[in-house]
Amino acid sequence: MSSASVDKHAAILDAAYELFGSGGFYETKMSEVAERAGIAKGTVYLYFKSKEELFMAVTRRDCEGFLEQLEGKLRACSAMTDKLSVIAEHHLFYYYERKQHTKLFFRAPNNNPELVAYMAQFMEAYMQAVVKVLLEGGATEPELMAQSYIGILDRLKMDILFDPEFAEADADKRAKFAARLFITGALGSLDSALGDFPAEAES
Amino acid sequence: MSSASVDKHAAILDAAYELFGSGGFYETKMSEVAERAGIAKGTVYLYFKSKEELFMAVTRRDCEGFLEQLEGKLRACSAMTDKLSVIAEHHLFYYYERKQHTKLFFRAPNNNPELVAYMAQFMEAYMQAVVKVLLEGGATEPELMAQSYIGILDRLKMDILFDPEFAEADADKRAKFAARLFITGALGSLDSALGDFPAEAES
Amino acid sequence: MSSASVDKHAAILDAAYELFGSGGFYETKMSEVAERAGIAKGTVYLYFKSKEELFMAVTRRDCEGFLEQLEGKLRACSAMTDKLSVIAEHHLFYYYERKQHTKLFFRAPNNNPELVAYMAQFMEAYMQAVVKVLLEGGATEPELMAQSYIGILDRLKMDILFDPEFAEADADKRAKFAARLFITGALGSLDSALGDFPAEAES
Amino acid sequence: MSSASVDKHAAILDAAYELFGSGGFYETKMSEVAERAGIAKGTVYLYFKSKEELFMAVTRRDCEGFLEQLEGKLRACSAMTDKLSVIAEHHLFYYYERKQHTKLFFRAPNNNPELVAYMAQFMEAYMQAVVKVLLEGGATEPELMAQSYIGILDRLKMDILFDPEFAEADADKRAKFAARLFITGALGSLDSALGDFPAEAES
DNA sequence: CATGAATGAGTATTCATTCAT
DNA sequence: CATGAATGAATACTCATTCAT
Repeated sequence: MSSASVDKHAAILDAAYELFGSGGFYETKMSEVAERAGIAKGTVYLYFKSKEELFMAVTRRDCEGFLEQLEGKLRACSAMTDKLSVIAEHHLFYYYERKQHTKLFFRAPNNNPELVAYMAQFMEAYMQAVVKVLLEGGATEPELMAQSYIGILDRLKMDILFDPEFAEADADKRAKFAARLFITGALGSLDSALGDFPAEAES
Repeated sequence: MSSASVDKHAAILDAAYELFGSGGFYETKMSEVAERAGIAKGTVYLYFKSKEELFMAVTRRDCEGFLEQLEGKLRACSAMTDKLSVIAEHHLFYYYERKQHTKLFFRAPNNNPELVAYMAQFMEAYMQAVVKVLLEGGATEPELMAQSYIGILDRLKMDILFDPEFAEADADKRAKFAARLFITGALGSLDSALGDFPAEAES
Repeated sequence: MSSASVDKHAAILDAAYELFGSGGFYETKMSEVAERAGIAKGTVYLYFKSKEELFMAVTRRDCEGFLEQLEGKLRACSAMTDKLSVIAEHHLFYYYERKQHTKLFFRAPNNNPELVAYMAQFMEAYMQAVVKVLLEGGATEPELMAQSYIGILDRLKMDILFDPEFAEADADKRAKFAARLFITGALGSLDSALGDFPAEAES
Repeated sequence: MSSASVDKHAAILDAAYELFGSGGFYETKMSEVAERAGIAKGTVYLYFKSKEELFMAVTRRDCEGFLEQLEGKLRACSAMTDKLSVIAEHHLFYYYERKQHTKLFFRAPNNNPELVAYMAQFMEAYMQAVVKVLLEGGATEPELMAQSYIGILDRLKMDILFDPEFAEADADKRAKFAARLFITGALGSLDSALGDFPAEAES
């Protein structure tokens, strides 16, 4: 692939990321992607076979970037609590930086098995990264624990995406909150009424 | 509204719920909705101004049902721990019963401010319902706590939606897991390495 | 099918006949067909599933008309020689009246198995009509004879299609010529040099 | 034109003959022609100005070959009856050998006046070749006679093109049949009912 | 001469919505 | 109220042709 080709390939991905991200799959036109990338309509098809394939490529690049950055940050610290904090910060800041592009995940093409499969694989990889951290602490049910942690982070990110007032400091605060809640549970913040929580089962 | 009208109104909503739920917004045709509802295409427009409005109505009915049922179940118990369990069970079983209709939430129409606003309002109402429970326990940061709990439940429901093997017993197990994790935190399941977690780190 | 529907169905076929006939399949646009039929583009698709299906319908209507008219004319006479003349006149005049629409046969869509099959069936039916006439005269090899006769007529029609000067009288003359040549052979018009033609085989 | 150029020119014509012949004009892509000729897409345009011109060149080469071979074979015999047999055999075997390439004639580009003119000129030349033979026998109406003969041959070749079972022996049989029918007419194979055919009816 | 990356005109088809009956 | 025939805007994708290298 020549240097010019790389440039164009990347330019198309960038343009598509912007448009798919802010408008969703169905409301983004290939002609707009071409225009924003500064090339002709037909040229897009030299690099991506179809609109769906382009969407897949955009999604894949974004997800891979998410995981790669996460792995890098995790390697930089050793204590499990630090790692959990790193995960929270990464999750929230990643979306904080992309708050304009929420549609990439919410407005995907329907009924595309390849995309569904890829997203499932991405979620699995993300979960396993968290599982790996939890196993260092000898967690039981690490997969459910990992999913729960990701769930907390994913919900706490929502205001980031939709609240225009949201600031970086808020993201940071939420990251810390998430990590602490996950570790210590709500017990710490709740009064003694909880003291009698049946630890084994709520039957 | 006459009784026949009520019937038709409901028939359309039922048909649309099935189709939007299993095919998503963009891949569902108004003509299909009419056909499944057993009426003529034009008649749909006597009851709903547009496809988007119909989607809104379907979503609203579903969300309202979710909240109403939840309120009912919460009124039936008094201890906060019971209520948290009830929330978890409700969340997971509600989706368990609707596992065929995942597209209703994942494949919504793009760029519809009204829908976005409604979903935000629904989330707020759901969150407040949880907040109300948490406040009985005197929680600090009850909103973030509520969101986190919902986040856990929402993530744990994912496998329910996408794993065809998922059984009712699994849903039950996950509900119990979620409630306990939320209350006691991961600490209980992790070894002493966590003992030195800086509980006040976010200060 | 309501009367209005019949009208529209026929109007589309008429418009398509004109355009496919003069421009061929590939160079005729569905929007042109709609415009000439005085309806909206989408309406064409209420009556014909696709451009290819419309082309098929036009072709079928034309071929069926050809055969039906021929059968009618053949029933009106009894002597075999009369029938052969009738065939010749029908073939040449049919194309004479349609000289503006040659493309219907020459510019058909490529690789459409259904169309190929239909044309083969039409040719078979036409041939059998001629065979039936020839069998009254006790012909041997009636199928090859019929094909040959049709071949003569088809070639003699070519100038009709392409020579703008061609007049009705010329068509009539050619019809008579064809019938006589077919019956008596070239021998009558050629001098004695042919006398020694080896009637059984040219080996 | 250098030797390499000649090679390439011929390679393109060969490739185009294969593809136009089996797929027709509209469904053959210039990129496929280039690929099959083993050269780059742009190079085709160094030798042929456009797709239509290439199609013309392919057609012309094929038609010229047809006529040249025919002239050669005709020079090799002297009796008129022999020559008529030679024409029949040539026509049928020429297509027999090219049965894979039927689309070259049936799927020509629409509305190309140059091609229409060339085909008319080819037909004229072919007809004149037959006329020349017939004139040796002192035929009246030699042009109509020639066209008729060609018409018989052209129709009898149809099964050759479309019937996969067709064998060389069948082609030979048809050639003999055509020559004899043309010379002696159907009269020989029909019973006395034809005896009263009004030979001068067209006067 | 040869290349092949880039171009952009061109078109069949769908489907939400309307409105005459 | 109900119908469904008619509408027409909207868009992905192809491929002949060009031209900088």
